[in-house]
Amino acid sequence: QGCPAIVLQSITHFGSRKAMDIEGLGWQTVQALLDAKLVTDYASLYELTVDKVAALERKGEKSAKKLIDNIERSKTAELHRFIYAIGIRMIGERAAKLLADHLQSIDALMNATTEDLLEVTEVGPKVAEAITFYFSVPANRERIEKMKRLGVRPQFVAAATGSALAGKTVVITGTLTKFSRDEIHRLIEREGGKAAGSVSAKTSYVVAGEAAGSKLEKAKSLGVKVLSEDEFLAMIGNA
DNA sequence: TTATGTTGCGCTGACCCGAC
DNA sequence: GTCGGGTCAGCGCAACATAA
Repeated sequence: QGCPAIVLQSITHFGSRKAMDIEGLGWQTVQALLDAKLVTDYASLYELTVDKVAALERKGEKSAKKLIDNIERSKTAELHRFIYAIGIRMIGERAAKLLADHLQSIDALMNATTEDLLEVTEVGPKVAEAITFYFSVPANRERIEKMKRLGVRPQFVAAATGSALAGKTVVITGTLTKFSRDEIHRLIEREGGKAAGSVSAKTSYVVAGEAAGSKLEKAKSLGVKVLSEDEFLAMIGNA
């Protein structure tokens, strides 16, 4: 973690939309924070103040406050976002979600054995090894303990089981009018469904927005049910 | 071995907001 | 008000891991 480029990358990833969703924390801002020695890793983001950030070049009081608010808000991010954010090799959004659903706390993940991890759906030996290796590094464990001391409390949110989407795989294509991609993915997960990135014969529904692309064509060729945004919302009772 | 789905990356255009 | 830096959002593709 000593290499500046790796530190920059890890902090940027930590704050990205799919991870802790800290708006305003792009790589340029992270670079400026590193240059000013205001942060040394992603855990130290939680030690920042409005005054410190506002002192940076091209950062006013307003954007500094916004950034600090977003950092504060991330303290109670969903558990799977936190797992994805800490940057374990081979753990992306999907794997993080599966781990969160199975283990339900960061402590359980930190203390899980290879055998425990192999019980998680879709986790094989290589992924299990990557996780146990990550937590075998003292500096990684210390960063997480530091965040806990600074008030970071990732929340485990159980998916719904009685919804029309429970157990279904949904793929989004095109641009939706009422939701961003991220928002619709969260909605699908909250309803107990799975938001996949590509269409296959196992896909339950494809939701097509404006300017739908090749996924719509593939869905048609495979006979997968295609829904408009409104039809989809009506189906889950969110219209 | 094959089917399936995830990850990571590059690309593009739109948008936001502080500085001047 | 305009400019320009920074960020967001979406797509497509190749490589790869896993389950069956």
